[in-house]
Amino acid sequence: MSWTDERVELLKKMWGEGQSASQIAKELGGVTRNAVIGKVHRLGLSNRATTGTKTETKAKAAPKAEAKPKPAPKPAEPAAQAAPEPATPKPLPSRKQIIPAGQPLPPQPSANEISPEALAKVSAIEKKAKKLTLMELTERTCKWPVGDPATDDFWFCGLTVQQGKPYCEAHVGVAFQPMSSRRDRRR
DNA sequence: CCCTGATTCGC
DNA sequence: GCGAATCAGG
Repeated sequence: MSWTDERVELLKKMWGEGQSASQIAKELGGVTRNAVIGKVHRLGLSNRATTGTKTETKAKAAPKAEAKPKPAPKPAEPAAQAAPEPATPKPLPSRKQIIPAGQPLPPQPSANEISPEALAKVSAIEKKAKKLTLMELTERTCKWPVGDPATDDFWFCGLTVQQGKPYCEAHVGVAFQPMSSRRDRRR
């Protein structure tokens, strides 16, 4: 695969949207995340936020060759006309603690009309849950919340998810009900 | 362990 | 220009 115009555009778009290199690579197909990152750099759109509070973390990297002439001072950034973009809106998903502390959790299946078996399954696996924190969740970790967010008795399942799903097999079972008894719009 | 981006360097 | 290998960090 080569970097066609379209592919580059998609890359730019996704990168701009804050997608990770691996996600972009998956979307494009035929390339690895390394390829994507490499391209991103070559395109010159590496840093998405120069509001560097921490931009010095990477300053050293030459374990192999040290005889680096490094004749590229590059004092002034000629990025005058190459930046029509006002700025890179970086809306950080700051989720403080906007938790009602009540019990209005999302679809927290109130153990009701869900498949009894599925529930049993959940109870069973919850014992083996990795109990991850919000930040530790990835595309491959079950994002099923357990416990009360208002207390520290709250965690996410964290088991390996089922391909493509946000939850592990057990939780997928109770999360994605076919669509049956879900008509309680009584209020 | 999983993941992230950054950098280097042979091709 | 490309991207695997590697690095550094979460």
